Amino acid sequence: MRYDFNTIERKWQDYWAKNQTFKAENHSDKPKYYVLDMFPYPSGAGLHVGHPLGYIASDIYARYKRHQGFNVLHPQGYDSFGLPAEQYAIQTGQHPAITTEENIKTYRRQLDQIGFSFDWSREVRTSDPKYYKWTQWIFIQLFNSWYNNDANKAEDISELVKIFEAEGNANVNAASDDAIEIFTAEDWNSFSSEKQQEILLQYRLTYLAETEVNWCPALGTVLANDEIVNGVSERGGHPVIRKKMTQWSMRISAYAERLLQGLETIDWTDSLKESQRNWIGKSVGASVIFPVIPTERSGEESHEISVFTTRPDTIFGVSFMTLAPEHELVSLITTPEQKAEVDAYVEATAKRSERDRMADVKTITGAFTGAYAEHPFTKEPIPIWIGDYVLAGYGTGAVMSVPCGDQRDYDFAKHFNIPIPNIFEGVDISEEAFADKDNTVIANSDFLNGLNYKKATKKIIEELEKLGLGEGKTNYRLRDAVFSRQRYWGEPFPVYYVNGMPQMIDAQYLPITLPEVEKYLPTETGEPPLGNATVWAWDTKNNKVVSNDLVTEAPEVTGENQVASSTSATTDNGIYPLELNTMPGWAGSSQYFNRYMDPHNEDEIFSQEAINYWQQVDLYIGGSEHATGHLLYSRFWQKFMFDKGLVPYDEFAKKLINQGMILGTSAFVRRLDGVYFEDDKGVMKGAYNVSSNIYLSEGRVSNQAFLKELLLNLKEENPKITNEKVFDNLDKNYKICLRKGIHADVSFVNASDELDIEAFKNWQPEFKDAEFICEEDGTFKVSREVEKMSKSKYNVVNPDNICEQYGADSLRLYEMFLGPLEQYKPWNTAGITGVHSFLKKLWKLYNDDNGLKVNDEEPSKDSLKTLHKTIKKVQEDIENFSFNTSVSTFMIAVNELTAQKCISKEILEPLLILISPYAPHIAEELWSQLGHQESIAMAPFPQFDEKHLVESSKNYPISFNGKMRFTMELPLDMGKDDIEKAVLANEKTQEQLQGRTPKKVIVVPGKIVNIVG
RNA sequence: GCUGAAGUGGUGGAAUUGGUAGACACGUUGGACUUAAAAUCCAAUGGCCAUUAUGGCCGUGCGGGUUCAAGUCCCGCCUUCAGUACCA
Repeated sequence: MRYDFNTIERKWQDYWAKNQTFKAENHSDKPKYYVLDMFPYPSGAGLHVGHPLGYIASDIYARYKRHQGFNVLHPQGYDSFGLPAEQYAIQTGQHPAITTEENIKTYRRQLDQIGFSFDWSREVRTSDPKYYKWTQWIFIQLFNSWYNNDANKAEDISELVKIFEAEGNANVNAASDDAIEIFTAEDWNSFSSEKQQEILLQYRLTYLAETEVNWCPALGTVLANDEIVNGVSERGGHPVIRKKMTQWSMRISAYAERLLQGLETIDWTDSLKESQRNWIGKSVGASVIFPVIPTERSGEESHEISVFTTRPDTIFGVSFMTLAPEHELVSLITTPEQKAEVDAYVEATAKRSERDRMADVKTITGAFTGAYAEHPFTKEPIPIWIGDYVLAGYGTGAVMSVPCGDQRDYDFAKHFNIPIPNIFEGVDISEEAFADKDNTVIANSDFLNGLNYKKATKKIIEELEKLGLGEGKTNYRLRDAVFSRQRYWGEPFPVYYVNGMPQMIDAQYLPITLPEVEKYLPTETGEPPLGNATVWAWDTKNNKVVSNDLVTEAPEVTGENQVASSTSATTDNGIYPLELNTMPGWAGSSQYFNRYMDPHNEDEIFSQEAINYWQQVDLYIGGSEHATGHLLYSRFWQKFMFDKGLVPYDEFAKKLINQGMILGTSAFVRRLDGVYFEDDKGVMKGAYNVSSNIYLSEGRVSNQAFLKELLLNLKEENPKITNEKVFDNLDKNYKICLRKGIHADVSFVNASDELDIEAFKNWQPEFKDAEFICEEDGTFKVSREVEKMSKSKYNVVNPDNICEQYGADSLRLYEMFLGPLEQYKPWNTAGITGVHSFLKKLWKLYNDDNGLKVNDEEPSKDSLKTLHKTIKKVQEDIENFSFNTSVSTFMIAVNELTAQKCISKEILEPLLILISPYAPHIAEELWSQLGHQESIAMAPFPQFDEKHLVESSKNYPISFNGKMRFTMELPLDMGKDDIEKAVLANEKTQEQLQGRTPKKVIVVPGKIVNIVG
């Protein structure tokens, strides 16, 4: 009987689907275990072999846990809102929902053919209204909450209103906007409803505020900090500028400390935790207030500059202040004499994109405002400068500049000839600043003299507090996250506006589904795509979405005085415009892991019963690229839900593993369209275009004599083929080099790097008339390079082809065999024959030409030993997520059992359970051949028994001065002295010693003997 | 610059607390079977030297150190990858 993997795999995939083998129940006597993958965005390109890596690993773990007797939850779904479907819609007019549906079908087919043990009955899709109803619901919960810093948790906004009504806001310690006016209870009660709403908005966990955002003009939307890489958009690489806009934000900053502390309680990789720590960016120091000295012109209006510093101990070293050019005080304090210069500078910096600013951090620029601040202690006037090395977005956007202690301040001071007073004892600051706080002794600093960093910091904070000009403060880099996007294909906000103030739609009327639009582009007036919708207003009387035409024009709110417009007399009919923005990509992925626990619940986000049963994710596997996005936002929402009493744990994933990327092996065809020269030191000597359509096989490229001759021949045929200088260089005997080459589709290339020339010629018109210079054996070879797998590099390997040619079990085994899960490693299809022939050998262990050959024969001692060492190793490997080594272990086991001619069921039956998590199809098939009616999926994992591994003797390595020379078989129960005697008596030992007496003999029983001579 | 991870044959990688470096595969070479190919099987395969088998020397990025013994531990470098970056 042949190993017909295609038939077998289809058969068992159908069986699992039909019998719902992997459906998880929310009630069980078994202990629970939750294994989760990061759900995919269903892109149009489908899966390549790199995508399933993490899914295979988690599937092995899930299957293993089932064998261990756990009730396993292993769901899968789709993160199906997103940009590509929308951009496709803009180009073709096709509704993103249709594209998404098609892509999901492809994904599902591809996932199914790999044989994952997902419980598909729990599938979620973020773009499904039944799902995003709950995303909208959480948004409303966030809106209705504020963060109480005293209680250190989120509380209902009604609690805050109660406090305001009773005592105003003077004693409220909340995470909120910095600049909220202080009011009394009487004030509050006398405020208009609008005013009250405006104030509350500044406390809510999601709030509408004018903030400086990252605006990407090319994408027509704002982006979050984590969506920008190197100053350009993560998607598409478009420039990003800073712009003030009114946007929804999430007050994640309220959770900064808890997000930091929580990292200590979870088993995530160190690098990932470190990324999150950096992103949160905690720094401890002090805030200090520097009063601005009034000038004649500014009159009595007083200003103060608040700064944050981690080195308050250096305050006597301050010789100037620097404000970010965008700082609001700049225009208020600049003197008339300096106005022109300052304005010019502010304008110049505003024009520079984030990227330009990052590209040239070396150039020092700035301007003097003409104003001075007063030093809190010396009362000396300190000049106030502006400079773009101070960032508006960090701290207060202003710094106290201590040039002797900070290199940037130092450079700025040097550049503008500002004094650099030294406040450190015994330190030379003539060349650079002294920033080593651990070796600091403060000098020239009044009451701080002689103190070290720690003592001086403590002392200065006390003094600042006495003066009321500062206090100890902890600052976080973490900014509130912008939550609105000017896009179509995302969750609509459950929000409408009355007099410009946002109102939540009552949760019972959710979901608010995406409206139909004609065009997916922004409107002509620059509104988001939802501005094109004609049925997009909220009828508060009938609680439904109605046509925009019905909206009564509301009076404009302008500042403090409401100026009634001419049409404002119209009676309010209770129909208001809905929010035009949609939610960002991370909205839907920030709570999906909990929804899987109870995915079809229409009354609640999940039942308390379900969440209390599954609790949290036990194992989460996914890519490290989500370190500061999804994985931070999800932790934030989970902590919020924990505060609201909705979830039992404030961390959603106990353990997290990042799988590495599988890289592609690109194939390059060398075209003689340009040459460059290198001298013998590898220095480039000149590069020139060559107008030829000649393609060179890789072996030819390295043949210098051949290349030279080829170029000379070309010259003869057509002197104008290239620059004359090429031939000058040829005479100088420089090394002739060709460009890297052009990507050829890897499907045209076989395992020996030979190109299918015909296929390549027919691929693109430009290759039609190409001339190929092959190797001497007539083949044409490509050069290879490892790169990220991508369509544009033509190095994508499709798992469909692999499954068809070798089977899903081979694919699964090979992906694991490639190397450690977390590591980046190149894909090489040729290597799959190794695991494929292993599966064939495995099959042959059970079957010969006449069918099943397994019987009830007593197993040999050797076979029992093979089995039990395999059980031990595989179990350890799975628990350590070392899947690559267990594939080797299987190979060794099958090789040994084949050599032992083992046909004993007592061995071969448990072996199948060991292999089943890795290669479930073949395991099921052989399991059923052995007579089982039930799936192997729940068969108990074999018990390891030490007794089969007990040895009576050990093949001791005998080394001389640490070098192993020969081995000696000795009984394991032999004592140290006897071993020494036996070894010394051996003639080979005498041979090695050549008559010398050993100085020392080290005997480690059971391990090694080392003779020092 | 800072933070994190890594560097082992031609290639992917293995080596659990320091104890036989290169498991298991790929590739390559030779052989068997075959008209031939595929498939399968057998043998060899870190480098160098020697050879009649037995052998010898060198080898885990580089330079030191600890130890009877170092891929593994310590010190100092180099390189690569990833993240982050004027964070006050």
